[in-house]
Amino acid sequence: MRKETQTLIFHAAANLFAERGYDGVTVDEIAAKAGVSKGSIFYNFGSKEGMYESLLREGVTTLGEHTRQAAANLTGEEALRALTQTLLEHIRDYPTIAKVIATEMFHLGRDWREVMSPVRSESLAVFEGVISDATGNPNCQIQAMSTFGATLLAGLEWVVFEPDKSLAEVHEGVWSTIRAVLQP
Amino acid sequence: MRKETQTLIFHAAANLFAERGYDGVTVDEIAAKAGVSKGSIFYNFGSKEGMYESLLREGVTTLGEHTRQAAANLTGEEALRALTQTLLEHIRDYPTIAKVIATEMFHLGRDWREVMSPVRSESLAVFEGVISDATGNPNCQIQAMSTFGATLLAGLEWVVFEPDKSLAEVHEGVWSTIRAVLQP
Amino acid sequence: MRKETQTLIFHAAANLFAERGYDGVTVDEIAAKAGVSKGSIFYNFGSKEGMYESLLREGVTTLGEHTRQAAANLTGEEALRALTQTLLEHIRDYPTIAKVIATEMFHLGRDWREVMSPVRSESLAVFEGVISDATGNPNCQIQAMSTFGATLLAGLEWVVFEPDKSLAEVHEGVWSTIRAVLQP
Amino acid sequence: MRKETQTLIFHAAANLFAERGYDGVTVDEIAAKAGVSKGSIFYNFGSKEGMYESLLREGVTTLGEHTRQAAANLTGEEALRALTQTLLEHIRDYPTIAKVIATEMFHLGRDWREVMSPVRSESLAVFEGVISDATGNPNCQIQAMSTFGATLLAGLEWVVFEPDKSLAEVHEGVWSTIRAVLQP
DNA sequence: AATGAATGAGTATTCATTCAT
DNA sequence: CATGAATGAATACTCATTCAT
Repeated sequence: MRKETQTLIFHAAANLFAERGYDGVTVDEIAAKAGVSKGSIFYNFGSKEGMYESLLREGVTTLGEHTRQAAANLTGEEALRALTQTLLEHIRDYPTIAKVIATEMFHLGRDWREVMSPVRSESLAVFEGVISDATGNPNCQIQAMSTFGATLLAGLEWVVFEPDKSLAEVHEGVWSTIRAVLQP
Repeated sequence: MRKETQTLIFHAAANLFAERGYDGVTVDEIAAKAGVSKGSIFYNFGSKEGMYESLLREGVTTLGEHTRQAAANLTGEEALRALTQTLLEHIRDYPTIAKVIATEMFHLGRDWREVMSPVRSESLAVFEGVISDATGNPNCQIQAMSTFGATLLAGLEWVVFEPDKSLAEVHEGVWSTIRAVLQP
Repeated sequence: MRKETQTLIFHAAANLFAERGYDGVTVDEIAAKAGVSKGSIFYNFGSKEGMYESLLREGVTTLGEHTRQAAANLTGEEALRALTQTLLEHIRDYPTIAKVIATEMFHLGRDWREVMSPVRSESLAVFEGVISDATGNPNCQIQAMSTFGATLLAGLEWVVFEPDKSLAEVHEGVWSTIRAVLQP
Repeated sequence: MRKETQTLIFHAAANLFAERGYDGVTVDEIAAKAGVSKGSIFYNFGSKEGMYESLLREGVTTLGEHTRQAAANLTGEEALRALTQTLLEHIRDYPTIAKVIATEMFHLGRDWREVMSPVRSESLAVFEGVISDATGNPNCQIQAMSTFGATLLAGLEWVVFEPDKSLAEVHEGVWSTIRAVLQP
């Protein structure tokens, strides 16, 4: 029954954290929403931080896999379009995690650095790869981060303030902004 | 002596908040770092939230003024370059506030929406104005946010992880990414 | 397999309790050290207190039997020497239980009075018997407790802080301290 | 007002700890009995353990001072009688601390070793000094501990189970037990 | 006989806020 | 203006105990 309980807790926690952030949520609330006892949360995750970390790690891993798969076997414009589109899809499908990642990206709040660094290194590496490949410029961290930032903030703007826009519309807007990045 | 005390508190608080976020900092710590009594903080700012709000508001206002001034009397590429350059300068000069703003932008944690919305509406409005002016497209919120996001995250990456790069270098990177946004 | 499990638990528990006291040990720890499940402890002993009580009772009973046997058929100096020597041997062989008994003797912590009183009444009775017999003084509880205390603390000092000393040495030290107790 | 509050807490805590031991007492109870808020306890002592440690330290220090003063300028039988009498008086006047010391002496329960070691080294040193002086035997730790143990346990037996006996009576009992320790 | 996931009452601790001085 | 001792509501975490398997 362990697995079911963990899933129950996971979902409840993810939603609450996305709504109100780490410190805005109490363990009691999570327990109540998950329909389990408070003790069960500690039995299964050890601590509130442990649970949040699980959540982050899961989100980060999934994001990494998605983007890596998206760019696989593609190059140039095709690759970058796939990348940004996937990132936007991810933000739409897991807005919870996306917001949390945006918040923790420059490690404010508590110290999840250890968990977050894969996002920067891995996620950015994919962007960097595609860009340096197309431009012949191996030194393009700034461009990679710019591209990532353009997509991330546009995506969040979309899901938070303009959820009625379509993915295509948003992607078009992002793309028209950053398309020049590939030109040498 | 009112003014001096407030300044003392302001600086201490800004640094601590930038490092560890709102909930990661206690009023005792701020008092200790500022070298004033705890009571003094409440005497001067009313509450912890009040103080944070002051901080945010100040940061947001200053940022708005800088960017508005930067773009004044300019159009097209010149205007956008001035905008992004100014934003990067601002991040360099007030990294503290910049980090806090980035964190609160999509209002995780507590709800500073009321204080933050000016950043979005005002700051974005400037970008939107320049872009829609150049492209003739009045519907360019996504582009505005993308441009803003590209500059913001690149700027933070710069001050946090690659502080040795020069402003020119960073701006060049950002610009090469987003320059197409102005083409119709 | 009932008996083996109980023995496993018994040993693990005794060592842990001796090290860290009743409240310093969790049932999980005992289970882990014994290599059995937590449920098994409750299946076999009913409760944590029940287990501790078993432990105490066993220790107290064994000690009582040893000392009673040691003094049987002896009188005067011979009897008292046998008594103190046996007590020291007991402390050496069961330091665990000895420490626990010393701790609970004046019942701090929880209330094991009911379990502990036999130690006082029985153990002391043997000392009292020997002393009153030799001195003709029927009112010698204080002497009995002094003799007991002298031996007990010397024994603990021995096993805890000076384990290299020999039994003979220690006994000689104790005896030279208390030998006058038998003189009328 | 700091001092008064601390005194209030100190007294309440000492009594409760003596009655029910460290783990048997909650901070809420102490606060209630002292008539202060729970927060005040943490403001003044930092933690429950911190408070207990203060208590122990104070008790240990006082005991050390008393015994050292008692034996000052005396030698032989006079010195030892003064020592044991003072120890008994101390147990009578501060039964609380005496019980706690007896319990912690061989460091069961939590780890107050650091606080307790002075009792062993200092208190025992006084006994050792007097005994080795009288007997010419420099190697008399066992005798010192025996003497101390005889007095301590007799004293506790007295205050806990036979409080009607007089100090003189008890001291006579102890002395008749251990007087031989000074004979070479 | 044995297990271990789940429970919930109980507990220490934190911290923004107040207020008498 | 400024202080810091005092507060108490809020919160994370512990752990003996139960029970379905």
